[in-house]
Amino acid sequence: MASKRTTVRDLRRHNRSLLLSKLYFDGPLSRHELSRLTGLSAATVSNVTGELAEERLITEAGLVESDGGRPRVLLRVDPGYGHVAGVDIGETGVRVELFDLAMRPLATVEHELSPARTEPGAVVEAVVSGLNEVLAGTGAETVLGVGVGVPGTVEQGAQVLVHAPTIGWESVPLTAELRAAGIQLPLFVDNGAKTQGQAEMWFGAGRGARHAVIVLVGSGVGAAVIADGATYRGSTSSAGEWGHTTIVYGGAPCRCGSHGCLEAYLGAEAVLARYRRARGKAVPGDSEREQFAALLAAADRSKTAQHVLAETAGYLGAGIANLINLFNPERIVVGGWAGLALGERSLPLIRDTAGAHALRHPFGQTSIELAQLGLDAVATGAGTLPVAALLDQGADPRLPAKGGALRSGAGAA
Amino acid sequence: MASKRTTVRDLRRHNRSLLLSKLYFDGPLSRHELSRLTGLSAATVSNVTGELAEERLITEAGLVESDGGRPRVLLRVDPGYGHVAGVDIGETGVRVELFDLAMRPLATVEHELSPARTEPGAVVEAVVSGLNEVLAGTGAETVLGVGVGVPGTVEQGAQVLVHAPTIGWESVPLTAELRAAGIQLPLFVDNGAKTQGQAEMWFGAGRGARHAVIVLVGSGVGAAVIADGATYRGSTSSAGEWGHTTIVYGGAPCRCGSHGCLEAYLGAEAVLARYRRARGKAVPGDSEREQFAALLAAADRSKTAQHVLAETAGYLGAGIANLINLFNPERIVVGGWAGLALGERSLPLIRDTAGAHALRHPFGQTSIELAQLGLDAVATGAGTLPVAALLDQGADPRLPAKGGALRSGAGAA
DNA sequence: AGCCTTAGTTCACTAGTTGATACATGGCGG
DNA sequence: CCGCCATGTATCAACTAGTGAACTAAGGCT
Repeated sequence: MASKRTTVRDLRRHNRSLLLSKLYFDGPLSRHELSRLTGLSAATVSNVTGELAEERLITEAGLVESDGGRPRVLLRVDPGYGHVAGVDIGETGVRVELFDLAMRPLATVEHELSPARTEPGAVVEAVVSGLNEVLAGTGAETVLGVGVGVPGTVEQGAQVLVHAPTIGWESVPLTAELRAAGIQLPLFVDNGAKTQGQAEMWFGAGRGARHAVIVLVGSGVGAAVIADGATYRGSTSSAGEWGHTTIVYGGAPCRCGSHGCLEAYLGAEAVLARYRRARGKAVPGDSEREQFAALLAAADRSKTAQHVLAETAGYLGAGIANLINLFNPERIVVGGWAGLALGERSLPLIRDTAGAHALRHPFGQTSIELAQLGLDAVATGAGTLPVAALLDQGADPRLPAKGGALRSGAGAA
Repeated sequence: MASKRTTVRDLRRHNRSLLLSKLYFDGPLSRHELSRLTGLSAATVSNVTGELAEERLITEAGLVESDGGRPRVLLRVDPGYGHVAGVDIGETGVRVELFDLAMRPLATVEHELSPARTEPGAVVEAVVSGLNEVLAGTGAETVLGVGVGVPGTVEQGAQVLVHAPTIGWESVPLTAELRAAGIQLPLFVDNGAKTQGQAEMWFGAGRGARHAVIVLVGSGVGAAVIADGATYRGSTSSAGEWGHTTIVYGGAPCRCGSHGCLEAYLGAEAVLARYRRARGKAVPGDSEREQFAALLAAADRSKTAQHVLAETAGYLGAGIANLINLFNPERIVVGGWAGLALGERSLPLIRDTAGAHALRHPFGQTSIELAQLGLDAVATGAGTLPVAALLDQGADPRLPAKGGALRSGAGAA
């Protein structure tokens, strides 16, 4: 079932996108190498790269001598072509970062949100002032777009609607509200787990994989599924809600209202509750993270802590096995603050449990790795959204996409 | 991350495919309507349909008067252009069917396999003789290709390898063996659940959906995931192994070697075992299917049977909820002989349990329906594989695919 | 200096889509 | 019954884009 007509123009766009993406991820490369890697003729490569260079999207990046012949001119995407902003709307604060095209961070601002102040108005205000602060040095003209990661599901449609129960949002038209607050840059809104997943795919443990699942364990439990190189979204962009799949039928109640969800066993809160019960007294530490750290520290000597962690690794392994059986990925990346902490300690155990629960064949095709990026990756991933639009279109997302837009991923609005 | 270079030829192929698919699924249509529906210009539609008509792929199918103007000429794919064969390799027998292009069955042959005779050699022999019988009337020249559905996972690569533990197959190079046995037609091998799912998508309860999951409950439990109109395969085509996802951590042992798999609760065998235990005595009936029918019949009067069925609907609902949370489909189709029987009786209950376990938002976007095709749909679905190749390429799969093949789905070999 | 090797560019050619225009076909009013 | 009009389909020149082959560029080697 083919989907859309194609014209000669789409052809050019596709090949521009192809060359630009190759240069972005594998650059710098010479025209000759580009020709070999993409299968395009040398003539076309010359032609298209010429066009891209004229638009200042790519620049020359030195020469490499070739054995005895004319040296190759290396080309690369110009990191200074423009900037992108990434916004991480979290449960406790808003983080705004400015990056160059190569996703090197240039400026960062964080705004705390008091627990009572997570309503859309307050958040939008925090985002806008954060953006203004971050852009103070450079000015908005150079910015290709703003990516926003939110802690909930995002319905991409004519209106971008955000549903985020943890901060009390229900069908919030975030793009519209940001526009109303004066943001005129192209906006890309996506789920935070998905943006973090994309960051890990581009720059972290997911590099090079076409099929992967990035698993995020923190207070909540989520996942980002990458299918054939692109974030899997399903029909209304709420795919990948791994945390609320049932792993113990008829089991423990979950904050989502159901029972036996993976999150009710694997989320930091649930793990600490089990530890508390097993221990018979409170766990030291004020915040969830401190308590979790205490649990990990205790594991060196306490059988109880060891048992709780092993149990948790078991649930994680079984949950991962489900992902392997259903999605048949090449790679599973374990991240999130609790997931990383757990993984650093018990990755072999997690691998074993996953192997015990998954089918032999798909399990054999999958490697299970730890995430490589820090916990700020949500903002980085959000920043990649405008870059992805640039690479997909093969052109600046600020320009009107001439011809039938073939955009995939989070749509600009 | 774009994937492949594009040339003008690809363009033509894509548009041919687009028009051919539209005509196949929504035809008969006039050129004018085609132009409107696909966005292609009238000129191109004329040009391409002319080419297709010359190749006898499409024919005229009557006129429709238009209010006051020249009547439209309706076009459609010619069902008589050629035939396709579908092969269902099951655990107990091999079924071979011949279809015309519109997938109307023309001939059917079944070969029983005695339980001891499921080794590749015997099966290949049964397939070859079945094909010969089915083709006796028409001859092989008209056949575009043979689709084969197998009860296991299919690794699509340079070699097509089949892993099917239930019939004792381990890395069987089925395509190569069929070739060695003298089959020279294009071959398409895929997992039986996936072919059945494709049949349901094309002609059954899945029609019109772009994101759906076809759930199959019989002795085993499987699923076919359709993402954006195409069967989701993952990195090595073994995605969708829903039956062996864990639904009760640490639960009942499963024949796959793991514990707590959905199949160990929802498979016919498991359901009957629960019924037997609850009842305290053997269930009447020789075969699994007869016993299952007895269970359903008993449910009108027996509390025990009712309870067992309700429990089963609960597991099914929770399993479906997991699919909804992970894949966010528009539609779930419940099929398989046990699934259909169960669904006919308890669909509302299944819907309710799914709703209780799934997140509200994705659940609200999903409808849960019963499969519409009979149990022979595996062969029908297998037969759609060559047709899909025809539609995807926009040309006869027997012809060498000129230019870089852009084939998706099960590759021909 | 001349030749070889490798990189990149130019150009004529081909494929393909499009808008404009021409042609075809039937209904309908006079 | 004839011409007009509306609608559907075909044709054609214009334009875009990718390709192979010939050509130019740039360096090393003898």
